Formats: sequence, structure tokens, C-alpha cells
Amino acid sequence: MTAHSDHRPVETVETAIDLLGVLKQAGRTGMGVTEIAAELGLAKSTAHRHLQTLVDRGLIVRAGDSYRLSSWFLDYGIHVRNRHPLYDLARPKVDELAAETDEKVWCVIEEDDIGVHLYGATGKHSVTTHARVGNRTPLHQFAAGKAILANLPDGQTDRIIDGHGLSERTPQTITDPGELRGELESIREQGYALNREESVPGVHAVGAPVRDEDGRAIGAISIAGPANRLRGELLTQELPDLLLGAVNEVEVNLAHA
Amino acid sequence: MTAHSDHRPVETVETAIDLLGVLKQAGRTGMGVTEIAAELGLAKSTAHRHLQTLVDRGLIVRAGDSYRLSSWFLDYGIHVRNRHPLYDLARPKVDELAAETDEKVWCVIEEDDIGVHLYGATGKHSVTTHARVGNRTPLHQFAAGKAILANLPDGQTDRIIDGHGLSERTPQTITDPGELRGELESIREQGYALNREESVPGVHAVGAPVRDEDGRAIGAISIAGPANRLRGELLTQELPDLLLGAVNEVEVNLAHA
DNA sequence: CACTCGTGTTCGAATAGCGGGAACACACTT
DNA sequence: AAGTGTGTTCCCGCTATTCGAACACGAGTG
Repeated sequence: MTAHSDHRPVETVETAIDLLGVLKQAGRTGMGVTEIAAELGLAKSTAHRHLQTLVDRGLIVRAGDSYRLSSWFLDYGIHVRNRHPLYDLARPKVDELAAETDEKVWCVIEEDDIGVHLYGATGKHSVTTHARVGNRTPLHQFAAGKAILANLPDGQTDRIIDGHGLSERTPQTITDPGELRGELESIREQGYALNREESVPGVHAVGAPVRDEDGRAIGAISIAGPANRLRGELLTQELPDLLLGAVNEVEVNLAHA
Repeated sequence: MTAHSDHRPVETVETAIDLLGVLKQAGRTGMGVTEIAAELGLAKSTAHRHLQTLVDRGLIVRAGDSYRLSSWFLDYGIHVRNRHPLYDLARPKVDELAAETDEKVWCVIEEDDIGVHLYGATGKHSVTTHARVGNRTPLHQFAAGKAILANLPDGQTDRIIDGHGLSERTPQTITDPGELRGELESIREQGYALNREESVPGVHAVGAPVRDEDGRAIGAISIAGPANRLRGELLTQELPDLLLGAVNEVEVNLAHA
């Protein structure tokens, strides 16, 4: 039960991770040894040696004199996704919902107190937000996240709110702890969460939690679309009904697995 | 221009990578400190320290007393995929082909002398092979790979054949260098490659390369299906025609980007 | 054509930090 | 209550990491 471990880390590994982070930002173009060394505050020789070992192990590739991340990460990343229990269970339902509603549908999971976009399906008229598979988003900022946050074990919700704070994303984002707790209470009552431009201006969403046998949320599914289309009865009745039906099916399958 | 670097690697980083590899194999369940230490031949304290730094940096998560890979890898992996030039260009065509043919369609790229499955679309009657996004496969073992192999710069093809060898996957896999070179020659002539149960028994496929301005293959698209459905004119005429049309469009878009 | 500035690469030496082992705490069995 | 299995901590020795300087190479540029 440690909030933050002060134990001395393996510094060499940390620099390697930092290096990978820098290369991620560099994107497809990649970066050269000198530039990387400067960015990390390392000697060129050190950066060079790190890069060589990472190339040898296949984590990065070298094209000319610039290095970039390799598809090693794709391999590991997809592996992580495929092995998540919700992936196989939720994917067909997410596809179904997207086809029925023509909106963007997401499956989100909770990991380490934040929300991770596990799988998304695109309907015909879907809005294209900047959300991507793998994206990490604070739970209080969006419908699926709030649905999860409202159904976590007692202590965890408080720890997240108090520990991480409530960062603002749009003017509508809930940043007041008291307000959020009230919202979470009503989410628990009605079974689903709404998001009215709290994460992206002009976008509304509905989210419902996927709970395990003990009622703990392990993830959520959400439907998102343009604010002027998702409103009134559609937003507060029809879509929640549809969503809750789908989520319920997922929960049943989850229990039997 | 080094085939294999004998330069002394950063061993600490290597053990960290090994550790991640072990955790990948462990899958969703994860592993404990003692087990990991035993697997890697490390002292428990060492394994413990590595695990803590990886947790601190978010690469792995701890649930109870077992560690597993986190969605950090999904984030990085999707990032790598999205930034590949072929991803945005080929995806719509791959979806289209899957819808038209009802078969499994893959976009494969070459990286570091091997084939990587970048994106796949599933048609209504698609076979489910064990291929997954991120999977790495020797180029000589499948249609898309052979299509790439036939259109690489002179030296590279030879280096791959001679350097990596021609591993067998099914009894039909081409393992003779001479035979393969002949096959590659005819692939260059007709513009597409066939795969008759060379990677999966009972599965046939057609693959065509995506080339850049200089004619170098940077990837390929393939259509795969059951052997008893993909045969005769369909396999040697209709599907190749369809595929070459799609690939050509991708190439045009690639040149204009 | 030489000269310079920019790369990436290599080498040796100093020391910081990695790794190991033993002792500890804790939980669960018996 | 003793026993076995975890994960955790501490400290010391020695190795492996790091740095800086020197080297090689190419592309501009006068």
C-alpha cells in the first residue's frame, strides 16, 4: 500500500525508458544520436550505446542515421489488448452499438487509476475525436470514466479524486470534488453517466460501467456523438437503454468466463 | 554497415527487456517476484528492484503480488502503427477489399527484414488464421511477404535469403533458395504473389506489393481464404485483378503524400 | 581543393550504481 | 506454534555504466 515508492530505482533502465519516450515523440522521422543525447542530458557515447542495445533487441530500428520505435511495441501492445478479458467480450457489442447508432462507441478500462481506451468502433456518422486506442485519460473527464469511477471500491474513488486531482479539459469538465461526488452518486442511481462537452467541445456521450460479480467496475462502454444530435430523449432515454442492455450482456458473459 | 554488432551492450537494459519478455509470456495472470527471478536467473532483490522501477514508470502494473504488462505498450504500439505511412493509406482499401470479397485482408509491412502485420480486416466468411496485428513473420512464408521480397533493393533480398535462412512452416513452405528466387522472378513478372498452403494448411492467398516511387516495396496487401474457395480463375485472375487495382490506388496516394 | 562543421563511432579510465546474498516481515498451512 | 511460502529491505563488493576526449567520415563552403 504505497502511494509512491521512494525505493531507489534502476537508473539505467529509467534512462532507457526516457529514451524510448523521446523517440515516441520524435515519431516516424526519428532522431539522431546527438539530438537524443542532448535531449536527455547524456553523453553522446552513452546514448549511442543505449541505442545500439535497443536496436539489437529489436525495440527500435535505424534508418540512415536516425532511430525510431519499431513494431516491437505494436506486438507487445496488441498482446496486452488481446489478453484483456474485456476485449473479446466487449468488442462484438461495441461493433453492434456502432452499427445501430451510427455513432462512435468506445470500450474503456480502468488501469492504475486512469482510463484506457481499449477498443473503438466507428459508425457511419461518427464524430472523429482525437481519442485513440491506447489513450490514457483521467477518469473524471468523460462519460465512460465517470461510469467507472462511480463503481469502484470505496477507497479507490477517494484516492483518485484526492490523489490525482481533477484536471480541467474543457470549461464543462467537473473540477470540484464535491460536485463530482454528487454526480457519481446519481450515476450510481441511474446506472449510466452523461458527458456534456466535458471532454471535447461539441461532443456529448453516454457511458455505462461493466461490473464484475462483486459490482466493481472493470471498464465501461460509451457512445459519443455531436451535441446537437445527442440530446433530449435520445441522450437520456434511448441511448442509455440500448447501452445498458449491451453492457448487461457483456456482464453476463464475463461472469460465465 | 554492420551485420551484427559486437559492441558491448547495456546489460542492465537487456535484463529489463528480458523481464518484459517473460511478463509477456506470463500473459494476463502475471508472475510474482520469485518466479521471475528464477526464470531470469537473477537474485530476488534484483528482480524486485527492476519491477519497482518499471511499475513506477507505468510499464507494468501490480495486482496483488503478481506483475503484468500494462497498457503502456498499447499506447506506444498504436502510436507506432498510426504513424506508419501505409496505415492511413491502406486501411480504407483493406476494409473495402474485405467487404467486396468477404475474405480476410491484411496490410503487411517490411521492417528489419521481416514482415509485420500492420492492419487486418475481416469479411463475412473470413477464415480465422492465427495471424494478429503486430505479428512478425519471415517474408518467404506468405503471399504478402513474397510480394515484398520480390520487390526489395537488390542486395537486401539476397541478404535476407542467405542471412536468415528459409525456415519451414508447413510442408508447402518454400525452403529452397533456388526455388524461391525463381518464384520471386515470376512474382515480379506477373505483379502478384500466390500462397498455396505455404503458411497455413488449407489456406490460400494472393498478395501484391505496395511500392514507392523507386519501385521499392514498403509493404503489401493480401487476401486470404480457404483453399477450396480460393482456386481456379478466382485465385489467379479475379482476386489478383481486384488486388492490383487497390494496391495501385494506394501507391498513387503514397506518391502524393 | 582544403578547411570546417556537422554527424556517428570508438576508446580508456574512474566511480557510481547494479547485483547478490542474507536477514526481515508477513501471510497462510499444518 | 512451528513451518514454508511469499515479498521486502539492507549493505557491501565489484562490475558495468558513464563520461569526455579523440577519431573517422561526409557535406557544405570558401
